[in-house]
Amino acid sequence: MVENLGSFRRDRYCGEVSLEDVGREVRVCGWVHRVRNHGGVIFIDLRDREGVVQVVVEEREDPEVYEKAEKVRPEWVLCVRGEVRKRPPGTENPKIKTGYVEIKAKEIKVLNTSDTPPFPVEEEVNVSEETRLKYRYIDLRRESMKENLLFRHRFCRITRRFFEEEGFVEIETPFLTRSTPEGARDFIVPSRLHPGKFYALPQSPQLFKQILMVAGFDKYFQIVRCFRDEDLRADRQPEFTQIDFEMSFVGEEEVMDVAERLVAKLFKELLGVELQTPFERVTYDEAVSKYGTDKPDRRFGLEICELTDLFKESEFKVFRTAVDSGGVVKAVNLKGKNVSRKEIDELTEFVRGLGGKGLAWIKVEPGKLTSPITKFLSDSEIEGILRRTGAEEGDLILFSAGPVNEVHRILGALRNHLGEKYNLADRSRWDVFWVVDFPLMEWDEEEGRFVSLHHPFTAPKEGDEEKLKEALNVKDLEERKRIVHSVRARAYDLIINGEEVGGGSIRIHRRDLQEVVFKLLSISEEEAREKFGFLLEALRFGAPPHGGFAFGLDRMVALMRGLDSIRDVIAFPKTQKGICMLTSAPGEVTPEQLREVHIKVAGET
RNA sequence: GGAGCCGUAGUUCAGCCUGGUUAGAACGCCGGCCUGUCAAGCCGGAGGUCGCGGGUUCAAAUCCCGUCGGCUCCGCCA
Repeated sequence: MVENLGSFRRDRYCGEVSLEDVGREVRVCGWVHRVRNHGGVIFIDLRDREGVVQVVVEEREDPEVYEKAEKVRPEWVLCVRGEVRKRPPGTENPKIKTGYVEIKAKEIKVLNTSDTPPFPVEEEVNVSEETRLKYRYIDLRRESMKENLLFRHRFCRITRRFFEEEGFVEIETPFLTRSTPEGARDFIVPSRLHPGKFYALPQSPQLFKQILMVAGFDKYFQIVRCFRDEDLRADRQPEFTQIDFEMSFVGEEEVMDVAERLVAKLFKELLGVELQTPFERVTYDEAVSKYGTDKPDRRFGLEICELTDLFKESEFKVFRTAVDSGGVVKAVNLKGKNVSRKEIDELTEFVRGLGGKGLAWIKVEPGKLTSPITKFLSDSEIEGILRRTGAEEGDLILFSAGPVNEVHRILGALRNHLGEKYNLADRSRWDVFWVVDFPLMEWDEEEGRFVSLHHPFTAPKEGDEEKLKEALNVKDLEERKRIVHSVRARAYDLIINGEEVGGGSIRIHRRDLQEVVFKLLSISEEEAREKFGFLLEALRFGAPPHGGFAFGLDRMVALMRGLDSIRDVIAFPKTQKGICMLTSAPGEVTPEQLREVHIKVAGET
């Protein structure tokens, strides 16, 4: 039954057959999408990468072909030779590109049969992601998945062309490199030739691209895989792709300009959307104080209100304690939703889930306030709250009190939750903007040291360099924190619709400054030499001023395709536990393989 | 490390709360009929480790405990 391809060669894609081909003989190859057997006439929808075309076989005209067509089942692989003809009037299908024509088959070859697929190759059926990932090759035959990957391909093509035209050089960097402290957990690879030593897969090509700048390549870019061994999310995979670039002899403006023009070009060419450049800029402080996060979704309001000063003398213990211990009281006003008590309880649960103790609230009802807390508040406090939050009938004011970072985290998350729950965002709008003026470092309570907000190679603002050196000489920790926290970074993040799609910075190119930063981050001289020695060394040999940027390609593509999960724009993604459902990776290796790389697996502990 | 939702036919789900006939439906699949459909239609049929393990019970898809897997989120992710 199955035949060889032989000398048969297709001359076009199924999806390309058009009215222009009417009267011509064509040869196509593809998968059986659907069969409609009417007894005497059989319609086979044949599908390939470019689309679907209807093949017709009539029993009384081509009995031998008909006999073959009768046996055909979905997902069989066929090649078909036949004449293109216009469909009879009234039988056109305007829903598909090839709906005005059909191929009258003169020859059909079955190139391969197929088991019944575990799920049909169509859009409407919702199949569990588990099954889709196990049979990814079938899932990828579906129109939307196919389009996702083709879109991604066009995205990459435009990007490469853009950088080419801008004079950037594409240079590959190693995947087998060394583990560095700071940042995410590394994936490590044992070395056979060096017992007990390990390579690490790069979290990003950061250091290599800086070294390329020292080497004088001036403008570098790469579409490159990065690896981070952290827990997965809808927008996080252990291996993901960045559009990475770096430039010499530039400041923030030039780097941001390149990034903006690339984004604008991608939106224009792929979506037909004209983004206004330059993109708006929001400072880190403004983003965090208004929205509770450094990647706000500004497509809806629901801004955070500062109320701390109202409760300096308050009788209400929860707020007063927060203020007295240096914390803040803030609120959001969910306007006009007449939220029910049940929904408020749900919101309280949501906040508890974030680690909040509870949720104080005031509901503004006709002529009265309903609230579990108003009885503890003075009239002037209540009046202050209502005025600050602009409260009106139907509104619900939701409070958070405590350490400033906690309050922002909770209200920021609550704000996004409400935005989604009440569908507040204007979905027709692309909100593209920069967040700038990040602090260079912040104090990490758990680790008891300063950590970089961006990464340790980010340069401080030009006027702030002296402050860092000064901070090193200050013994008093609180004073040191005050100084260090006042230092701004030459870093910038690009946010689209509340998602961080990229970030970058101007780097430190002087060894003395880099050493100061390492010191402040409590990276010992020894460790710095061992882990980053090659970079410090490179900075001694004529490192030019430089800076760059990296886009999260998967996130960008998902965002532009309107998808919630980056798994849908990755051909072979991993599950939340980091498993590849297709290959069952990670898998076991033989004792021999382990011996070769000098690894002994520890027993259960 | 933690929280929530989910797991029953090839697929999507109902049944579970309130234990008790032979575990149902739709789609798909198989067979038959049918000459213009396009999610073809009509008739008939097959198809189940109720994720896995243990417990309670005369009796477990159903109740309890554990475990595995998928998804979402917190922590984590320079």
